[in-house]
Amino acid sequence: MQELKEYNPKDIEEKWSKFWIEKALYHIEKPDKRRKFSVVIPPPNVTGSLHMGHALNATLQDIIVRWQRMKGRDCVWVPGFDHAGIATQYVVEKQLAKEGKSRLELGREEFLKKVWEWVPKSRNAIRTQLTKLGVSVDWKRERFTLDEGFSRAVRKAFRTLYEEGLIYRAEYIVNWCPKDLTALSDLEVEYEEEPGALWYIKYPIVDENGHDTGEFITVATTRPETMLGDTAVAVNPNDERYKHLVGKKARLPLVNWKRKDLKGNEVDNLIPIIADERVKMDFGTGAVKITPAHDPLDFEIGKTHNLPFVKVIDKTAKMTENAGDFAGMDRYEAREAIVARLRELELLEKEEEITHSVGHCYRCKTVIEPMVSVQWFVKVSDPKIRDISIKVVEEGIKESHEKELFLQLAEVEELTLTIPVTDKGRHVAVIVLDKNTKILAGKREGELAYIYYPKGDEKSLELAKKLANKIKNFEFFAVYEGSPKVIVFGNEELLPPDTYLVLYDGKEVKLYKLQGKELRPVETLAKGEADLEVAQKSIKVRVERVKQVEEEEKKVRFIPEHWKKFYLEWMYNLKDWCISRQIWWGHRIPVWYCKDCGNINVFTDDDFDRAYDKIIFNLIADGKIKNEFTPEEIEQILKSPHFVHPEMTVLDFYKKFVFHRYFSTDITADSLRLFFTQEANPMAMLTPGVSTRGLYRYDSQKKKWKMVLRCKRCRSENLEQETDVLDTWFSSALWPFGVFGWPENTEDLKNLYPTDLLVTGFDIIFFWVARMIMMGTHFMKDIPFHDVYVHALVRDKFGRKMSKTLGNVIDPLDIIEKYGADALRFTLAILTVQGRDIKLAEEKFEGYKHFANKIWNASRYVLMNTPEDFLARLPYMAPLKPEDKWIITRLNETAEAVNKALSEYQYSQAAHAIYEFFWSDYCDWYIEFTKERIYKKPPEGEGEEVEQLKMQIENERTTALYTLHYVLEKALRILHPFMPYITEELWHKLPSAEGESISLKEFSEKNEEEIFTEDKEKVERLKEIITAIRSLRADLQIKPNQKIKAAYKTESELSKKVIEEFKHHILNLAKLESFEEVSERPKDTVATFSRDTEIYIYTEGQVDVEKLIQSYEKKREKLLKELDRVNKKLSNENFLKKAPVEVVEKEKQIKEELENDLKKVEEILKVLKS
RNA sequence: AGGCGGGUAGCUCAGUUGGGAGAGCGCCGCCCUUACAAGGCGGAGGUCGCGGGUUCAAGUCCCGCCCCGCCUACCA
Repeated sequence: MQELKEYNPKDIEEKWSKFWIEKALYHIEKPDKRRKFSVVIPPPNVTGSLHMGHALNATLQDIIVRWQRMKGRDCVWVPGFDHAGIATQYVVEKQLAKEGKSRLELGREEFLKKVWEWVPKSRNAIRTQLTKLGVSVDWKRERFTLDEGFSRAVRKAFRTLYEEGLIYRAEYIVNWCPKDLTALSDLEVEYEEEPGALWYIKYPIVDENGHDTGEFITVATTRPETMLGDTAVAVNPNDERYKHLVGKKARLPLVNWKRKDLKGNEVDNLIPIIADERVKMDFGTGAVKITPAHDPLDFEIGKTHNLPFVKVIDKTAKMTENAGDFAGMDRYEAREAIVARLRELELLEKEEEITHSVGHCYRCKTVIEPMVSVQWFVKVSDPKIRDISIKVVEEGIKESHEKELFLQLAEVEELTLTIPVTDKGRHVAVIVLDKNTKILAGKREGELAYIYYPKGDEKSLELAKKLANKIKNFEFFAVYEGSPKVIVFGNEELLPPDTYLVLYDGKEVKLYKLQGKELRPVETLAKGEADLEVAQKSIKVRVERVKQVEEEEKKVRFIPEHWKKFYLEWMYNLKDWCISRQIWWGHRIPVWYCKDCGNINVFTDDDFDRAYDKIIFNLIADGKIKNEFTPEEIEQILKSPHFVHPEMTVLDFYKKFVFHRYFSTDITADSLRLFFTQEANPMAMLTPGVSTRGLYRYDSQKKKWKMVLRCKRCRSENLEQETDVLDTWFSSALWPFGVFGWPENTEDLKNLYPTDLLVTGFDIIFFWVARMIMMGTHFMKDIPFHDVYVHALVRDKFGRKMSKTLGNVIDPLDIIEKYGADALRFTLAILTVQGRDIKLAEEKFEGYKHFANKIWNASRYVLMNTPEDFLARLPYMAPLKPEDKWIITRLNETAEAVNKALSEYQYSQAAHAIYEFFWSDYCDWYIEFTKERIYKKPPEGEGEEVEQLKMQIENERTTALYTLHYVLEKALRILHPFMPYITEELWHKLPSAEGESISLKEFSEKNEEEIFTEDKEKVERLKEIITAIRSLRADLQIKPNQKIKAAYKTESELSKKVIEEFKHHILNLAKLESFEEVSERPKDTVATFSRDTEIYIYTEGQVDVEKLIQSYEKKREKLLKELDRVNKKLSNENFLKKAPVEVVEKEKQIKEELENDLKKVEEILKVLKS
């Protein structure tokens, strides 16, 4: 007997999440490539705390990962987070602003220190939150986009792309944020509809001599301030209104000062009128002013027509010197001033109010200024990147490679196998297959290597080959005809004779029955390491060369599928990706410009060959040390705890996560000094074995060492590093292989890439998913993931986005606090339907906390009735009753439903199936059924008969308990991926639970041998009868606890059988005193019916006849309506002719049922009315 | 403007090859029955947005329309 306290999620959740982490339960050091299931977590920003979207994302992944793990996969789920360049910088700048400081005052170095101080706080918060959710990630593999390994990977990627000509630097018009002072990619700009104005400005036409002709050309603009940078007026070549003006010039109003283009050349204020197809005739006046330096379309037109580029707005959105009289003004100030001036000069034809959409910085919401500047781009439009990224999604790439295997074929006369299974060195089982063993096939190094088969029996050989092809994961398998002997924990058992397949997949030994081509799983025999002891008689071995074609499909699948189109549309119109950002927080571009010859040098640690050099270079490139440093500084950094993995030092991190090998035992200030001295020693050339690379130089005044980088072209030391950093998404794009150690060719990379699943929100398909596909296919020559599950957006109950400004956010942590992580997870899962956003209200969590509570209490019932010696009693249990078989059947059906749903990512369906089973089947019905056996009191008295009766009662009780346990344990496993905590807690309390954690047990599968159709039907019928009685009781206002008499009449054998067999249940569950068969309706009874059975309840006292009549009238109407529909159908000749026979038959059956019901209702009504 | 998704019970939503309209919450009635009142039992509630078509048969497929949401593009 075990007492369970009240359900309190807090108590158990903390305990188990700690347990999982401390035991590193979800860490697999060396996953097996053949059965791995790898996932990388979409790294949350370090900026915020987790919101509901993150909780959803993590939950959906964890459900699949836990499920796959239980199905025997080696799951590796890598957590991490990204540095979120602009967002983080923005947050820290805002904090500084509160102290009245700006980053520019602080300087780059000091500012970055501040960021590094701030980041761990946020990152720890995220880590805690994920932990609370119960995610089964492998914390030992945690990564950060700015850790040493990742930074190195980023430089490597940059360099590779640059050398391949896929990264270029160019002058281009970009989206500029004048507040954050950086360029933004197209995706980082948010457009919003805003009221604005369209100003019509008259530009005077001049003749060849520059004199006004008196004619004007009117242009329309929303941004008059940019007119100062105009270098042309454009019209459509087909526009009759302006044809005569093309080729002439206009005088740019206001501008009577000198303007200079980007190269410093003077630009005239007489600007050409040009013709260009891109000008729309029907917009504005059909004539458009061209400001190539401040408008994307004008930029394009300026390029084609070779127009000068005049910048009139600077990076802080102030007017430049080119703006003459308006220089120094803010752009909006200038706008007003210019409009006023034009009005004075009567050059303003009119002003029109319009709404137009204006681009804003996604982060600070400042209006974007399109601006020409020099930026770095990835040429993603190059077919080398784009085409393959389209193809892997559009149709997939099939690759087949042919392999040659040397297969040993051993013809044997007699073959005997013994398969001992050991678990952590301890023998747990032995399977003995005597000389009737037909086939043995086995692998070496993952490839089919040998087959033993009976001499001359080519059929068996063929079967062996066929099976080898069909079964993916096996170390060896054997086919056996006869009765195998199985010894588990010393108990010997002989299985019934038949043909068996014994399969070992490296983890567990499974037994199948072989029926023709079908494999039917029987059971898992044992888990652990299996050996093979082979004894054979007369062996003849030959070697066969087998050519094996392995087909591999590289295809990224979007779920739901329509996101595929979304992705492809974008890829078809791909523009090059601006990757430089003028901020400080991020990966500084690894480019060093030569100030002497202008060469662009890209350095990575590939340029250096020793571990010391590599580390020092990386420290410099990461900004961890300056170009000049002391050995002590380096030692201090290397010996400090690592940021992501504080359990190791930075140096250890370098060894493990950057270089993936142990190159040296230690690096100290002394060893560094020695190294530098040798390197820098001019006498080195006299010392054998010491290089003269001159890579380090000592400054005796500063007492610092310097690493000397030289221009790769002219050897000049006069280098200057690029100040820009890379777009955060550039590093995120490397995530699925970067976390596994790329660019090193690590075991993890070989075993875990491509990953199996990516779960993410649609809003970052372009930002992230697309870029991972581009970079993955480019660097790894393979897709980054097979499935992309795009989850919904979490909205509030009115369907609005959750946002802090609206104040409608639901914080997952609050929910966990109030309802528990299990309830949170289950709620999110059950609300997750493909292709639909989630509208969330707090009440929902409450409902599913009730579900958790229900399971808790059901388990309490089971446990409080379980005697200490339960396991010892099991051998004496009585045979299963039909209701036991019914619940077992339902359990198996549920397992099947959940497996199927999860394999299709139908979270809601999976959750519903287990919910329904637990609550309705197990709690509402099954537990109620068992109460009779559980609570039955043994008879009083003595004597043999009494003893026997006592024993029988005891054994039947054991059966009920056995079934309760058996089903509960398996159901908990099915529920585990959704509610990991409560299932873990309860599972450990079950006496039948063996092992470390429910999360490592196998997931329940449907077992055909546990489907008892007949028992299921009988119990379903029983439920109907009970419900019918309860319903009538309620109609008659009979109190639930009042026992009453009832009777029934039926012609049906089945119903009669069910009622007699389960009369005790009917009496108990419908609270009846008696339920006897009668041949006619007894007096003083009210009738109801269930299908073919009439049920009579004896009434005592008042009956509200009117109410009953109403109720039956309603039923009658409903039946008539239904009957009408069916009759119409059945009287339709076409229906009878064209519909499939089954459908017609079914319809006829329905009709019969309806008519029967109607007849009964009418009879009842007649009696009631009389 | 184009594309996508949605419109089913009071609310939130299921409904997978077209074949008797479902769940949860809410509501109403009865009940503290020894797992659970965070519960049990019973019940009411629906022209499946509108119109047309295909079909023996349409919530489900096709066409048109109306709302709602989102995305993309244009916006001189």
